Amino acid sequence: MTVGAERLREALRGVVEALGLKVTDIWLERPREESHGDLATNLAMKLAPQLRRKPRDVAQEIIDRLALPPGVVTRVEIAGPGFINFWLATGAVADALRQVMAAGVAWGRSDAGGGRPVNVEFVSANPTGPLHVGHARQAVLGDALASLLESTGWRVTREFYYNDAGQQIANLVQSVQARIHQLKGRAAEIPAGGYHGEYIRDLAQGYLATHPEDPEASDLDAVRRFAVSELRQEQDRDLQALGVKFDVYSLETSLYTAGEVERTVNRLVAAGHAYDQDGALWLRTTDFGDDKDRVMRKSPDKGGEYTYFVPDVAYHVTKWERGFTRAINIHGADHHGTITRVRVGLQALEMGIPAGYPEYVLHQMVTVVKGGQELKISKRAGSYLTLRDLVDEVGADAVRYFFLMRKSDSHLVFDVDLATKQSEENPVYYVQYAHTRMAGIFRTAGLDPATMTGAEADLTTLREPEEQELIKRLGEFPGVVAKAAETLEPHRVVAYLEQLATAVNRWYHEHRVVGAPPELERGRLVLARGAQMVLANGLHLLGVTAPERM
RNA sequence: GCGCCCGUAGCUCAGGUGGACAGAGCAACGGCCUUCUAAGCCGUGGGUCGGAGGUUCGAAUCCUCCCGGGCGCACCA
Repeated sequence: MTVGAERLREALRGVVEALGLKVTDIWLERPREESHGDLATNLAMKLAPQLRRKPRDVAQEIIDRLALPPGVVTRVEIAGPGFINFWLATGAVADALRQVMAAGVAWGRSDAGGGRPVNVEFVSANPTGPLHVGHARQAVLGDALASLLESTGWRVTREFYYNDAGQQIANLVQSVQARIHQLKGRAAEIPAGGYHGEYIRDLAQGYLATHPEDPEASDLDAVRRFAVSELRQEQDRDLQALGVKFDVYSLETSLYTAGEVERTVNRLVAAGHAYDQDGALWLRTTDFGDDKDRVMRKSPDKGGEYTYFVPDVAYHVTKWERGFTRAINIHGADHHGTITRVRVGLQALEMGIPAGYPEYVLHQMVTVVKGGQELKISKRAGSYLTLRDLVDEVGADAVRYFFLMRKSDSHLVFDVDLATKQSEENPVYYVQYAHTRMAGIFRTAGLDPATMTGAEADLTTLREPEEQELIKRLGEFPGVVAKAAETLEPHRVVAYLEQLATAVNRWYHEHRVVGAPPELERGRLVLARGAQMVLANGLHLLGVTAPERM
């Protein structure tokens, strides 16, 4: 919500109706160029073709018919090819600050979700090793998206899915077993497709220390339970270090033990979309737009197991049956091939799940650069930068901020040297510093900012251009949050915060708060509090701290 | 070969459901600290928006083709 925009939009809508025309959406935004006013609309240019008149003439008629509430707009002009530009009254701006203060920490919240449930699944790493920087991007992205959805009225469940069954786990177990044998002085090889990281050795030692009854590691199931449990705990600790928490952890193995996989296959067969060929059980996914049919159960000579596609579908059935009418999955872009398969599998069940279920947010890969050199990420080779390394080195705030700066479908170069610098080159500090400065004002004034309500001053005293600009920025915040949540693009909030911080720093630099004439000082204290609050609200949405001092 | 994503300033990236002269940060250069933290502020230079067509009053944005980079196309997960 931009300052004054709603009332103006209503007035414009009234004109359109009076003209007997239809426009679904009235574009009314803040122009990039300051000399184009506070708000501008292209409405006349949109209507001109329908009316078969020149855009500027239409603009004039709109202005003539416009019934504006008093005290909102001080000036209107027709510009360029037919834009209508509006300038807002100081009083309207002061009103906006009052609204910000009245809402407090709730400023930015809205209710598009209406309390409906949404499941946000992210990270979902296999428990075969520590989390790496790609997981870090996903963890931060998913957590921020979840927060954005919460802020816009959705009831969010953060969920982590473990692929703790299948070949990769078998490889893990054999790798650990091989290391145990080596520790015992016997020749053993890490199997093909196995894991070579140092952590495998740690797991081997850990197993021997806790399982004296099995010094030969012959109980593969015990090795599996131990290794998976240890790795899950480590992943959990690392995520906590990043400030990411989950509400629900789902295990692939439990889909099997609970019979969900079997049940899903039976349903697919019953729905009539399955067939046998070459000894395998296939799903005719081409009925639903897939480019080829998919195997659900391998032929006996290939092992006779279910392919990974079946538990994936079964898992999403459980999401649906748990009441999640909306589900969002965050995955690396290398998973985009699974999107069609999962959706098509759900369609083939014919149980009323919408075609676009679940939604996907894909993110591109992360390249880590340190000392001008790219660090290769290879879990199997064992040489890679973990999420934990990154957090230990640059701090959770910088990690989160860096990963949220860019839209998810852009490749991201994480410059460790830059993020490590505790200096002005590091952008996260810019926003945090603006917050710190606001906190500093209240320290100097000897006031508790939390007690400010907005009622303690005449806010029309805030007439300086930097003040008007800052208040307008504060007013934009809810609209930015709503848009970021709607488009599932947290980087919009980062961009907004940098603009807000710029407005804050400019104002702070130009005008003193403490020591200004009493009436003005009171007004400026309110503005300082408003700015501090919105900065904090925004940073918290991203999971970044808003420090009082730096 | 087919599909998806990306190609915007020296670097990293915004802007992309069409709109007013293309933006930010960093890097470069020049100013500003007896005052609420200079982790800041102000200013200067810097771009054929990968290329070519097309649609439009108007294209970085939409369509087609091409070039370049990434990823995916298994009875692997």
